[in-house]
Amino acid sequence: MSQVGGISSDQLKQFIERIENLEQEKANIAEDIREVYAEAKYNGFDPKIMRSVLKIRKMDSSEREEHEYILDTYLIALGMAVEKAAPKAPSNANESEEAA
Amino acid sequence: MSQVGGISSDQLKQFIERIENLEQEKANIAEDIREVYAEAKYNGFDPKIMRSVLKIRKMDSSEREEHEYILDTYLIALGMAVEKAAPKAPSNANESEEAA
Amino acid sequence: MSQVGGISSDQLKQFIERIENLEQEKANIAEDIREVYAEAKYNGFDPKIMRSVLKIRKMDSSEREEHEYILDTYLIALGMAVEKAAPKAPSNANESEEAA
Amino acid sequence: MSQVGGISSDQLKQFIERIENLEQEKANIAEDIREVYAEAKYNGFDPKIMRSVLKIRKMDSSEREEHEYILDTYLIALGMAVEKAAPKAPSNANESEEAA
DNA sequence: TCGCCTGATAGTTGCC
DNA sequence: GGCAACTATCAGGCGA
Repeated sequence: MSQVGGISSDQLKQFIERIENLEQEKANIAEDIREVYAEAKYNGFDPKIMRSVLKIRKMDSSEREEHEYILDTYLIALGMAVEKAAPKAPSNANESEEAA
Repeated sequence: MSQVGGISSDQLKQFIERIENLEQEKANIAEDIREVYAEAKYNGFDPKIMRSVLKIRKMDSSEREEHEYILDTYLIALGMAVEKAAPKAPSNANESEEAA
Repeated sequence: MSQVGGISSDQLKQFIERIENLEQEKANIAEDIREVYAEAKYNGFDPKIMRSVLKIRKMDSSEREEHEYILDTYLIALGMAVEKAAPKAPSNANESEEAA
Repeated sequence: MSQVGGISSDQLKQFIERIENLEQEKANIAEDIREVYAEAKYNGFDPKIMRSVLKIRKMDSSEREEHEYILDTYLIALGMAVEKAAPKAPSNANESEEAA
C-alpha cells in the first residue's frame, strides 16, 4: 500500500530521504569549513581577510574589472575619486603600524 | 554640469544620501531598543526572557498562518487536495515510479 | 622562501585551498539537491510541499526542546522561577509601575 | 493586581510594547530603504554598485586602508599580486596564480 | 574583558 | 527580469 490519495508515498519518501542525506553532508562540510577558519585564525590569519581573498579568487578578472569600473564611475560622479590604496608601494605604506 | 561618465551625479547623490539618512534613522532606533533593554534589565528583568516573550508574541501572529500552511500541506500530502500536487499527470504518477 | 610580508605564504595557501575545495564540495552537493528536487518535480511532486515536509521532519527533532524552552519561559514569566528574573529588586518592582 | 510571582507584569508589558513599537518603526524604515533602491534602479542605477558605494562611504579611510593593506599582503603571499587599478594589463594577471 | 555564538541583515542565486 | 529562497556576513549578547 504505497498509494495515498493518488500519489506514491514510497517514492516521496525516497526523495525526502535523499535530500535529507545530502543536506546532512552539506552541513558536515560547512562544519569542516568553519574548522579550517578556526585553525587558520589560531595560526594568526584574519578570517575576514581570508574571506576577501576567497571572494577575489572566485570572481573572474573580467567580472572584477567590470564591477570596479562601474564603481569608480559612481565614485567619480560623487566626487569621491579615492586614490584606492597606493598599489605601487605597499611595502612601506605603514610599516610602523604594528611592527608585527 | 551634473553628468559624469554618462550618469547624473546629482541624482545619484540624492539616492545615496537618502539611503544614508534612512540607515542612520534605523541605527538610532536600534540604539533606542538597546536602551529599553538596558532599562528593563536595570529594573530587574532578564533581557533573554524578554526576547523570548517578544519572539512568542511575534510568533502568535505568524504562527497561525504557518500552522494553517502546514495543515494544508498535510492535507495535500494525504491527497485531499492532490490537484495542487500533481496537475500534470496524477493518474499515472506511480506508474513511472519504477521507470525513473 | 615562504615568508612574504611577515606571513607564511605556504601556510596561507594551504588554508585557502582547503577552504576552496570544501566550498566546491558543498556547491556540488547543493547541485545534487537541486537535481533531486527537479527529479521529484518531474515525477509530479511539488517542491514547495517537499520543503514543508522537510521542515516538519526537521522540526520534529528540535520541536521538543523548543516547546520545553517556551514552557520554561512562561513559567519564569509567571514568577515560578523568579530568582532568575529579578534577583536585585523584586520587592519594589511594582512601585515604579505607575511611574513609567 | 499587577504582581505575579514577585515581578511587575504591568511594567514588563510596558517594556515589551515599547520594544515592539520600535521594532515596527525599524521595519518601516527598512521598507523605505528598499523603496529608495527600487526607485534608483528604475532610474538606471545598479543597486549592487550603490551598496558598494555606501560601504565605502561608511568605512573611514584609515579602516579602509588597513583592510586593503592586509589584503594586499595576503594576495602577494599567494602570488596573486593583482595590479588593482591596472585595467590595461589583465592578460597575465592570473598566470602567476598557479605558478606559485 | 575577551572570545564564542546565536540571531539579524545583506547579498547571491535559482526559479518563474 | 522580478521574486523568493538560501547563504554568508556581521554585530550584539552571553558566558568563561
